Amino acid sequence: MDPTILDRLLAIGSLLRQDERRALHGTSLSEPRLQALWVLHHSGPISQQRLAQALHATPRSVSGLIDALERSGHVERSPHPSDRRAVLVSLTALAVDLMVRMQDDRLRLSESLRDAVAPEDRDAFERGVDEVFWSLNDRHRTRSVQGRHQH
Amino acid sequence: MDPTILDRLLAIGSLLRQDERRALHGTSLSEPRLQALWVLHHSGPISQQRLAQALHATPRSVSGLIDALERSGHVERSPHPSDRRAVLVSLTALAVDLMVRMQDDRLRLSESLRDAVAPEDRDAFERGVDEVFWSLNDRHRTRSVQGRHQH
DNA sequence: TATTGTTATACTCTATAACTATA
DNA sequence: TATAGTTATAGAGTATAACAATA
Repeated sequence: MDPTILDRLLAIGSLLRQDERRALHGTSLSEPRLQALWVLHHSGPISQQRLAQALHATPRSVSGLIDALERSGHVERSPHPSDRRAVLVSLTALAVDLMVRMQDDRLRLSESLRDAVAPEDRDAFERGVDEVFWSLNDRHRTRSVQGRHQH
Repeated sequence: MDPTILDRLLAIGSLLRQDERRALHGTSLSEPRLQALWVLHHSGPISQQRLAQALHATPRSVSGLIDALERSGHVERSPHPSDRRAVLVSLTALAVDLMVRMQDDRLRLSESLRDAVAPEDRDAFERGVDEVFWSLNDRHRTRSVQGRHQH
């Protein structure tokens, strides 16, 4: 049976995740930890609470991730300047270097994906990807709303 | 900053995984367990060894998955007819029903993804998705070969 | 000797609930 | 009262290594 668009998109998603993991070859960081560093790289120092929201994770999970990343020398905890309950998490120089390299790798990967598409198809391809993204986003928004009503 | 093609494709991959999980609303099966059932649905009864290869997992992990799926009534273990070391894993009627529903859901989802793309862009979009898939596949094949050489 | 699947052990991620120290 | 982050506890998935049964 021919693979459907769904099969292809699922396969692409999984290949991309592998690609991202392998790009940072010097590190043995897991995907959740890399994702946490990635968020911090773009947000600047934030509290664990806000990090948990950004990662769609529980505060407990974030505690574990930050514990591990602190031990490996990728993040530092410091007291929040105005709220003594909270903790500010920030990247170390080691992690910043890593994230800069990751950003470069992502840009190169993104360009190579675009190059893989025949020039005459590129615009239609990008529009299609965008439309599929938004249609999926709508599905999930609708579902969340329904879910809330059922409560 | 505008999202790149890479950002979009990664987001789509993650939304699709959520969608697939939620489609089987009657079940509380995790993604690895669903994936194991999905493979068995398409392969027919196979040994744990072959299942491990198909899932790119270790035999130990498969033991755990099959233990859990046996307890929940989704698979059965039976002796292999010609190799007394091996175990044949097969789906129960319950799991077959579930996989048939999953197949229907996937087909519907795939059609709705195609419908989300403007009609004049659909062919170019499908070609683009295919080309991106194969370019990523090539990257990984090349990398595996390099990896083997480095050994 | 090699292979199949197990037990033993350990690490990571996740979640809920109870707790503390602040706000 | 509510919030931030912790400890306590549990479950799922993964991996390596050693082992028994069988090929």
